[in-house]
Amino acid sequence: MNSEFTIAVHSLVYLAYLPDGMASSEAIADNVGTHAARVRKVMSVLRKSGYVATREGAGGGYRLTAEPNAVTLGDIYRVMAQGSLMPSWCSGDPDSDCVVGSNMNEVMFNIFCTAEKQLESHFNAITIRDVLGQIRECGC
Amino acid sequence: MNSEFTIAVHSLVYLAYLPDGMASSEAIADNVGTHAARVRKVMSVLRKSGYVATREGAGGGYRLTAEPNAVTLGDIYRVMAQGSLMPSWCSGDPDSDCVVGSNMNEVMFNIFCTAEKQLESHFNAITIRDVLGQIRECGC
DNA sequence: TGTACTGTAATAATATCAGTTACAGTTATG
DNA sequence: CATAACTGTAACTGATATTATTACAGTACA
Repeated sequence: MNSEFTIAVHSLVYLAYLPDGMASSEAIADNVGTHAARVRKVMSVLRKSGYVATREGAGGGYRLTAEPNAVTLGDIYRVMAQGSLMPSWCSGDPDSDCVVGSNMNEVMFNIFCTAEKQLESHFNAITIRDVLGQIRECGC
Repeated sequence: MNSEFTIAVHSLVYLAYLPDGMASSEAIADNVGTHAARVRKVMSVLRKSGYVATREGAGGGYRLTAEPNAVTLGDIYRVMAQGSLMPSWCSGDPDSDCVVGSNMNEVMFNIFCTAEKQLESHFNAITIRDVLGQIRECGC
């Protein structure tokens, strides 16, 4: 899995943490530990999915529009990283004479698909608010 | 996730499928669709974990020693790909002044750890025999 | 002794990922 | 209106991960 999912979650939690729910890409990037351009790319997806609003120009930036307890990591996973569980490489060859070689591809595909669904439902149970709560717990 | 897990599962299923449970790295590689050297590397791990026996020299190769219905994909996952769910890159910086920036790392780590445990328990429920069964089902 | 294997490391080719730069477009503000 | 502070997006670079390939030492059978 690439880390856009992590960046997205971190950004949303950070916005939820700020009293006014607003920050520029540079402020977010600083908190996340990456570059502003990368944050903007991730936030662009979150905007299209309706979780944040953006304002260009001076004094602009990103604002959380969704309720922190209504957005789950599952929602974020689906828009940022769906399908990342399955390796890009697949074994077997549908044209193989052998039953194993010719069908393994499909069988493994199904196994990874159900595994991914499980993963999603695990993420579905965690909201942005939950994450923020965990942050505050360990930040004694 | 890299595909050594897939190669390992495919190889074991292939051995379980063969009447005598034996094949050379080249025969397996041909069925899997990769190179013999890569198969040997994967099988080396499986041998050290006790799932196959190997015999060097002429007429040698790999033989399945475990019961196909006693080995789960979870077993294979643990030896081949454990920890592959978590992205290598992590956000945040423990030295950050901000509670979010300094603790996100740990919180996300925990989230990925429990997600991985879920994934494992999903794989625990699937045996090599199950996979072979699914292969035979779709191989009408 | 020669042939057919495994074991393992090294190297090369390719793909993916993250960092960086660049610049056009947008908006607040003096 | 001009400037500064932003976003949006693409292009490029460097780093890292992944897969393919080659090579060769070691082992066992015939």
